[in-house]
Amino acid sequence: MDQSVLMSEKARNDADDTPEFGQLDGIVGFHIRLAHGAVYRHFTETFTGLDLTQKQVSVLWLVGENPGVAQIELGGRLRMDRATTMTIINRLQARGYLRRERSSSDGRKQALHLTPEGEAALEQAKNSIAEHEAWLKGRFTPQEVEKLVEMLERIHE
Amino acid sequence: MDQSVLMSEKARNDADDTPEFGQLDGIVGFHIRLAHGAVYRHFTETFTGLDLTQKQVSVLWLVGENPGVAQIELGGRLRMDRATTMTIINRLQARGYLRRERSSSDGRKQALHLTPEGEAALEQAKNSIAEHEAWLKGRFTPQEVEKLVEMLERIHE
DNA sequence: GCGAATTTGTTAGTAGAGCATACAATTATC
DNA sequence: GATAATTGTATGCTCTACTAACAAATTCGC
Repeated sequence: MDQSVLMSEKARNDADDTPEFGQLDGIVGFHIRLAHGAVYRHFTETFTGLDLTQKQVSVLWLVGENPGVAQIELGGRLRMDRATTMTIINRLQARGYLRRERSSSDGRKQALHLTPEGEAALEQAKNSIAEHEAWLKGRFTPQEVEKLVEMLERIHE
Repeated sequence: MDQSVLMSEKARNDADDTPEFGQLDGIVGFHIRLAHGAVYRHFTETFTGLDLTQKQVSVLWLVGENPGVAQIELGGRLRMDRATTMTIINRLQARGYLRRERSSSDGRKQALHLTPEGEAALEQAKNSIAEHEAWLKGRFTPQEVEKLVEMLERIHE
């Protein structure tokens, strides 16, 4: 049924078949977006049981490693503005994974802490992350992973 | 009970200073997400005049290089499902940048074409993209750019 | 050839993430 | 002490992505 063997590549590409990237293929930002999409997709597939997004896990992770951290500091690290940080914190608090405390040293700040449930969820999340990272790192040698991370850091400062 | 007696330097670092990435720093997916965010942010800043998103520009670009392409094929290339592709196409069509035509070879498909306005917008977008890419590539040597793109392609296949 | 399955487009609804704006409370600055 | 800046909060909007269901066209199985 597939008569493509009888047609030249050019003819197939011209009209009705799958499009080529063409010049778009040389755009670095384009590849970053596609790679991010692929990672995001695999992440959500890996996290079917635990219902957490990348952002939520990052927040739990950072709160776990920095108990008492303020929202503004979290947002600064994860490059989120205050409003975005709020919605994520609200969601995690509503699910009982973390709690707010007024900072004793600065009354404007909220000190964030994990609840026991939050710690358990983070622990479980780290296992899924390990699996997810293995999938991702499997394409590269250790040297390449190091180089990739270093270059990505140059982008996000 | 924790009292102020225990408020040592370490305690102060835990509570009041900027958080560290800690173990999160070794997660490749985390850096991809941050890099993507940085690129996305600079993109929107570069595109203040022309009101187009990355996705919309990618679609215009691919339609421009593949006139008559179907929505399903576009979505396949950009890793979008049919519903997501629809909303983007709808938006671009509403702004008069592209038009739908029934495919003659397959009545189920819509053949997509740029309007003259769409071609003009794409031309303008490519100029902004060039500026945006210069900002991005400025951090790397040509060899590094090549390696980065090659590694990102390994992620998104 | 004909009925059934598949593909493509469409619509509607849901959700996460991001951004802008405005406001209140607290702290810092002059 | 008055004013400015910081932090959290609330509201509303946009874009992207996903699911589910449906219709029309095509392809497949018999």
